[in-house]
Amino acid sequence: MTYAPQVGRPREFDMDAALQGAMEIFWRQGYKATNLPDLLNAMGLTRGSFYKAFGDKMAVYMAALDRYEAEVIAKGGAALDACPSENAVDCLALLFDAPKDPRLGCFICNAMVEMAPTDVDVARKTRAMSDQLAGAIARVLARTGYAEEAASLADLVLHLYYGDQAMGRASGQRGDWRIALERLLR
Amino acid sequence: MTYAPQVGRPREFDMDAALQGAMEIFWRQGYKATNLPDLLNAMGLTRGSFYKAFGDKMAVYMAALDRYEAEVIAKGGAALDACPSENAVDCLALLFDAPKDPRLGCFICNAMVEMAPTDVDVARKTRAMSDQLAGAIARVLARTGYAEEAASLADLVLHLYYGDQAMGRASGQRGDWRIALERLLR
DNA sequence: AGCAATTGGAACCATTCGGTACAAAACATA
DNA sequence: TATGTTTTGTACCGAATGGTTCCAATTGCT
Repeated sequence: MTYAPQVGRPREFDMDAALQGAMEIFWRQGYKATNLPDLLNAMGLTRGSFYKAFGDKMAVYMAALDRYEAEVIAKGGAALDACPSENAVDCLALLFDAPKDPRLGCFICNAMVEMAPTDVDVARKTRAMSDQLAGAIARVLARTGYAEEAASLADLVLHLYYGDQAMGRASGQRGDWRIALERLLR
Repeated sequence: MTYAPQVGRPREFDMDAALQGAMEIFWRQGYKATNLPDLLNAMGLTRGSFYKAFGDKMAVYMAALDRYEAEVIAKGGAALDACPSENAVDCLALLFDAPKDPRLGCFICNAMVEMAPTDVDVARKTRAMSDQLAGAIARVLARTGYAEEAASLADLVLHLYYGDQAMGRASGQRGDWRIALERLLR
């Protein structure tokens, strides 16, 4: 592994902020509803830099999904793992009560509905993220008294979560998930 | 009520088939991913007839949602009401095991995710259909031994249903909802 | 200083988009 | 058959789309 010496003009835009902006606007608006001017504005760069650095719109969408996996799913899973409570519902609140606009919904769920049926790469990635999420939920359940049925219960909770996210995106309001979870886990 | 005498050239296309075709392609592809040629082909008519009869693309989308409400939700609700079994899960199978391509998902869920955040008419209509569905589920639960918590349980089942539809649309496979429902209702 | 590499930005591109205009066609009526 | 009315198919429209090309400006390296 050698260091490639930097040569030429260094990039001026903030790659991290650009990807963050791309994730946020794709998350909120979806793929097709986000046109180039929208996307460029959200990323803080112009067409030239955009196509030089990323290639095309779809590549940025995939990068946005990657960022969602790293920033939201992985960190959310880590937060679940680190939850000090021994009550499952209290821990799962970290997932269901994440402090974000309900209108956003869940990027995974949005991508599954809009893109996965016609884009195998999106389908594969949403599948991977779903598995990751289900695994984190299962670990919570496994150490809060549901060891034997942790996996199947986690799958159920994940379905409930996606349903909640879809309805929250439409209504703009958070659902009454806590009662549901308590009923489900008793 | 008088009969309006027919005057002018009679319409040649089949209105019922046209609306059915519109519903099916919007259901499968969503609003933005369905362009005019797609839509016209699915409806079996040409641009002239289309704009004469319907006005614009969005009007047809709303009509497609109306048809979904009448043909799928209302009839599905009636089927739940007519279910002879006294076992809730067996009745709810009519909903979860509807013999349609899992890749379609649920048109309500698709519309909630794609359109409801930016279109108040879609938001209102999906809300109405969700209420209708929840009501039908609640009636099943009310007469199968869950009278006291029928409403809140129905809401939970509806969330589960939407989650299942979203994941089915992405994976193309039907989920393992039966075990989940039995766990939930025991 | 000079070279190489890459940037940012605007001009430009072909295509596709949803929607309109219009004239020919098909009916009921008279 | 003549007339009035509505539907039909097609040609057409301006706007918006995602994407490309070009080049001066800017930087690090030698």
